Amino acid sequence: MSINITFPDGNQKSFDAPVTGLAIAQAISPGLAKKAALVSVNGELWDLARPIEADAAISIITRDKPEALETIRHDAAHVMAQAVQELYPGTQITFGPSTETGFYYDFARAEPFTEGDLEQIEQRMRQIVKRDLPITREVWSHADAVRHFEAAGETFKAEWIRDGLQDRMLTIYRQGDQWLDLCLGPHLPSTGRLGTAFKLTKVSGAYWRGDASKAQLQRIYGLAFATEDELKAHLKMIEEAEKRDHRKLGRTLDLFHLQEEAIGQVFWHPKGWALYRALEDYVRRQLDAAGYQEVRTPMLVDRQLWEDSGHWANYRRNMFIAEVDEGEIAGQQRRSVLAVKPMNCPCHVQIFRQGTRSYRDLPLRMAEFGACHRYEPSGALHGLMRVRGFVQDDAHIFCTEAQISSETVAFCDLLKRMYRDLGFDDVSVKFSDRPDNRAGEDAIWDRAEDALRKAVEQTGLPYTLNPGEGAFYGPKLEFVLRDAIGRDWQCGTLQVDFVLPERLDAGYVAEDGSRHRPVMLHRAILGSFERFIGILIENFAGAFPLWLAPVQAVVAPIVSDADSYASRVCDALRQAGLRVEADLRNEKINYKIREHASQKIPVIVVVGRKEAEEGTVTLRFRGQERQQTLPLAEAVAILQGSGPNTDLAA
RNA sequence: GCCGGAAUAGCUCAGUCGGUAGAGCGACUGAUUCGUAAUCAGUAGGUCGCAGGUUCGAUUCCUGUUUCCGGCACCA
Repeated sequence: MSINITFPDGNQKSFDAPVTGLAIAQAISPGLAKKAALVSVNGELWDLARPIEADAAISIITRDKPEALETIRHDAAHVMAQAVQELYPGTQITFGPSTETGFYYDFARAEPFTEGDLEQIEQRMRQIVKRDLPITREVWSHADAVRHFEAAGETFKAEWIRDGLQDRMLTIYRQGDQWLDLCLGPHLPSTGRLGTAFKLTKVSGAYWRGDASKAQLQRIYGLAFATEDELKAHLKMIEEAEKRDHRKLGRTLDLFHLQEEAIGQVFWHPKGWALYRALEDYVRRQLDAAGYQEVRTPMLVDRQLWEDSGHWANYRRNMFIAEVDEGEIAGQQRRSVLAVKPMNCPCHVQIFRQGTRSYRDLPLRMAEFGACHRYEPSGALHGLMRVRGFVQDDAHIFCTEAQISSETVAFCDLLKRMYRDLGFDDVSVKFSDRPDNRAGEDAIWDRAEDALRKAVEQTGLPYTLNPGEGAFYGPKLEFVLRDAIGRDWQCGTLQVDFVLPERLDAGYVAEDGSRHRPVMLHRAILGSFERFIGILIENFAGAFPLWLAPVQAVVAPIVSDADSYASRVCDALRQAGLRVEADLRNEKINYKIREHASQKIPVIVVVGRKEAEEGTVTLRFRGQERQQTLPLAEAVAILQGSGPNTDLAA
């Protein structure tokens, strides 16, 4: 019997059935067969050796294609699993998927793997690649699979098949004669095809099926690419990311520190705080211009309010509690229980509730640089990125349901503009709609989701749907920015809330005199100042644009004869509103330049005898060989004129 | 919170097979006045994270603990 195979270019060819992808590739050219990794059969990725029994549209996927990369990585996981089981008998296999840059495999073994073991495992992997073991697909019955893995002592695998896969036929991939794993595939034809562009990177703990109440497994991570060059490029990127680490730069640029007595909270040094203030001033100006009203609410609030808001029931384990003995009142010991606020929203509702609100007051945009504290799990803490005490650029928009859409559009525009000013052009949105467990009627959800979707579409930001990931109280948008080295950070958010106004009894009087609940939009653009500054540090590698730089200019005299002139220049710049220092140390100009350049100061103002006599300064901009000598007044004007919208900063 | 690793001078790190430690940079002092990425010389600086244990003796070995690092889980 013969079947028709259709190629991507529309050509057809008939083959004797069954035929394999490999045979077809071979028929086209031996070169193609050599480069082939997979075959796409009617849009599905298949192993090259899997028999094609009926007419099909196929294309040969070579190893340089993105679809092949995932398979290369998945193969690497299997090769590693085999290497581990050869080296450490008794180790059980569980799961081992590909990741964005490579792969991992989770093992069950009593003894911990050490970093040193990784080298050995990697050696063995290379050996298995060299053995070029054929990788073959088999179809087993459910019962056979359970029997096999139980007999092999693979309890995790057996449990998964028994409980997770019900009564199905299963695919098994065999690597060589002995080693096999349950897997959907597809895989490369043999271990030799994996290539050599992989590297084991780290070992860590991981939970069985991602569940903290289940067994802890050991996860070994690796990188894998199609070519050595890609692997090298990736290793270089990692190195670059390490150089930019905000914890490291925070120390070398003297921005902040953290210490044991206040874990998860930041000690901002003068330079870090200057950066913080520059950012805060900028955000405040933007919010003022966008029609927000800034408020300030208490840090310590009685338990009662948190019970009313629902936080006590749902968020208690993340809240810091302060208890105070109020002494005897009417013969009774009185104790107050206060919570340090983890969020600002309940307090903002309290301000909203003062007096009677009219529909004319809406939308009411209430902003606060709210200092919040959350008891984050110790293992989650990470420099500025995840802290226990932080300040949000928080605001709540009280509005009518009809205003959700226009407020969302206005918010997205504001956010886009601010991200651009801060150096981020690549922004995307994750749209999370109704979860299974939710409050509020479906009709309201329909309208709210609709309003958000239309608003996002109107702003032109690319968005992806996160089905069912919304909060129980309403749908939300999450804004993700991409930094200079391609990493994504979720920062901004906008969440519709139907529930809190109800719980805390916020209301307004409508045109017809009836009382209504406002809708609340929780929104933030930076998220938290701490984390956002961490992102800024890494994005700019500490080389901040002039308007954000903690020290914008350093005045460096060449000889001590110019010291007094340098001081005058420094004063003039400071009076002009610049953050400037004078370096009058008894050092050579080379030394000063080197030091301030490595401190990433945007402008070094060099003054020697010549400048002192002429009343000029020589400006040396960071990263530029070019320098210019000009009258002091002109230099002041140039430096003063730089803000978020000028590119002098670059 | 869980698994693994680490903790030595302000910073980066070396070292002690158990006899209380060393470098570079930085700091300080002196000399040098030198025009665009490191001038020279000298000096000071450490309860070797904390608490126990073993030992004649612990920074080193053991136990506990804290914090940090890498993941996992968490991020209503």
